[in-house]
Amino acid sequence: MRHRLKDVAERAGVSVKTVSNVVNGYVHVRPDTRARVEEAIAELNYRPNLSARNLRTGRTGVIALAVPELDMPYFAELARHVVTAAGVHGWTVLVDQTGGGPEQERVAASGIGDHMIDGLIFSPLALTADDLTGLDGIPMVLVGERVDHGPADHVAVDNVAAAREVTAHLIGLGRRRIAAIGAQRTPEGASARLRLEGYRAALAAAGLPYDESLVAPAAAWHRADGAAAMRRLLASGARPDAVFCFNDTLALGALRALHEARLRVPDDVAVAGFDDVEDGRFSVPTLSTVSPDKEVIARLAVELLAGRLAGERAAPARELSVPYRLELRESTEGRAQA
Amino acid sequence: MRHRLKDVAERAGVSVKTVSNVVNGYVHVRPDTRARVEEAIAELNYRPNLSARNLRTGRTGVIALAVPELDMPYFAELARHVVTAAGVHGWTVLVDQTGGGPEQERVAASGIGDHMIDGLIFSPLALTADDLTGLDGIPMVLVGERVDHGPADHVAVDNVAAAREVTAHLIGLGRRRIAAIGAQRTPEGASARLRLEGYRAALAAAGLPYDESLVAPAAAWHRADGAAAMRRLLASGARPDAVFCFNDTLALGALRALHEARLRVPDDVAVAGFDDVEDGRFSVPTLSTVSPDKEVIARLAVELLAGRLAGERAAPARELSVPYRLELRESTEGRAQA
DNA sequence: AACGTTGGTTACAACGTTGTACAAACCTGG
DNA sequence: CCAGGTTTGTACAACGTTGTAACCAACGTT
Repeated sequence: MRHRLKDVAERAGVSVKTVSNVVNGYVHVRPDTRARVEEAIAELNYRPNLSARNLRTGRTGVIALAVPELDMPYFAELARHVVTAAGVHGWTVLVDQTGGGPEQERVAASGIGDHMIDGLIFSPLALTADDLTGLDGIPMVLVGERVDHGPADHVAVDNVAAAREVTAHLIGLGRRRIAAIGAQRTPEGASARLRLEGYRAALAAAGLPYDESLVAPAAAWHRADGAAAMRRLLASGARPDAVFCFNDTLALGALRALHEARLRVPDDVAVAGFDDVEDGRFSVPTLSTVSPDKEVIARLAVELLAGRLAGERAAPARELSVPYRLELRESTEGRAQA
Repeated sequence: MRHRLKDVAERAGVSVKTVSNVVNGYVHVRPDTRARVEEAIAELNYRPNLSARNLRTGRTGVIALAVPELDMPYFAELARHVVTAAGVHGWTVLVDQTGGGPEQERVAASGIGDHMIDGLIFSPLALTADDLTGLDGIPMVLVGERVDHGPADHVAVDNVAAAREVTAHLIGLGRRRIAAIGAQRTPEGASARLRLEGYRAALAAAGLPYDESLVAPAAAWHRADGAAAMRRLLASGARPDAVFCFNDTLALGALRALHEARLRVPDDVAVAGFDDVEDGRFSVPTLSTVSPDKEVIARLAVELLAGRLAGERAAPARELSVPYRLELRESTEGRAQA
């Protein structure tokens, strides 16, 4: 059976509150009393009932991480880092899978598990700042891209700068017909919009024209979408000599489609991605990509949340930028690999 | 602010318990009363306090899924399916990342979040049946491989049969020097032991010798381990003409190492994996693999847990076998791809 | 007309914890 | 050895919910 404070108290011959004080590390408990209580705790294998504690204190020790899809490598890797970072604060992480739809995301944002959660780290795909404004819910930190300044703390890499840089690198390699895969015309595709902006900026800076026929949309950012977009691009006769994919899974799909079309990477077409997921380090060829520091993203998100929970609920929203670097691998290198 | 039953009750002009009855779908509430209460609930945007409810009922509506690593594709995909399956029962899933170490797994098994969780779906890596016996904790369902009959319900594919089948397929292609990657000598590596057993059985059935020098150990089952093992195998002069990797990530690493060694797949070396993760469908070449029905695994695990929660806590442990099929792709096909 | 039966609602207690208020025991220094 | 404070411990109430028992009203039955 589960034991309660009362059981421990009886065994140790003290009051319930004294046991509670020991459990919570209250200072003014005589050493011998503390020892007796701790012994009783150990003997009974007592564990506090978190629901009762939460009911009393309003804290659960659980935070939620809401991501669109758990099996997209980027989110899986992010989740791992968040779980680790939260562990430092003694928090358990409840991972919620929103599916990326606006309605499900709204549900997630307005409080998963309702009162079971102290705070939320949220990686929205469909929701905009407007959707989030006025949610009286629990403290929230946004992770990933978002266009305008919303009501919550926010951690992300500078998408425009990173996209510009990677595109500029492709241009520096002598490529001139650089395609982009992953564009989204929906008002929600914030990441897509920012990365496209960076792509265009790099083209403009190099004096290259912006060619709509080189920009391929992708509804989702899975491998299959990347492959399909690449095939469409090739079939259209657009003849790109490089492709910037808005994330790595798109790029991995594109690599596959190029392979099927008997085109060599990087000789015929150079490919670059975004996210630096594990897969890209072992693909054939290995994938050049923008590598955001996911560990830092996770740690900052957790720390911002910790700040909110520690006090300043109403402080103005903060925007934190996370470092990234270009990870150059075979898919953009000069010498042949495939 | 958050509202309570009491607030709703005052607004609707009824007692607290009547509101509770409406919320819980109790039958004997007059339609007009129910309407008045529901209106008040909507107006105040009332949501039950789960901690309080749990404290009273002993149920939280949250189950935990404990996996070794969230960013191993197999577990990420499994997690997605478990979240979906649990949603059918109205449960939220708390995903716990154990890291795969024995001590952390013991902690997870003995009750993550202590009282916050109704049940646990556990995919152990290091823990054996003995470790789990005698845990008086919450209801638990094991997912994945395990050798002997333990104290908890268990869902898995028949590892031996699946490994035998995939190895037999390689033999059927005319391969004779078939390597295995992923062996583990630790007492914990249950999956490794079973898959090795199937591999040996297939060799024996075909009258092929079991050659220790063709069996490469791998401490973990990541891409890097697969690549390293493959390199060692090639450097050893063992000259395999096929490789059965004990999971897909190992196989993807092996593909990479073979590519670097300028060996063609499948012409020089055929490669097969296990798990059928998304990556293998887009790799170059695409990966032949054993495809366990992850959706069924997740659904069965959730249903077994539901059974335990619904009543028969003390019923004898059940063992469920999940269907799988061989997914044959380029990495074992006769015609050249790379 | 008195009766049990059922439907609809309510008051109360309890789940296990911790904050508040206070009492008892213990120290210090004059 | 006593006034003053500090340390150590206790009793009680409250967090928001639901199960139990009880009540009143309306009903059909005898």
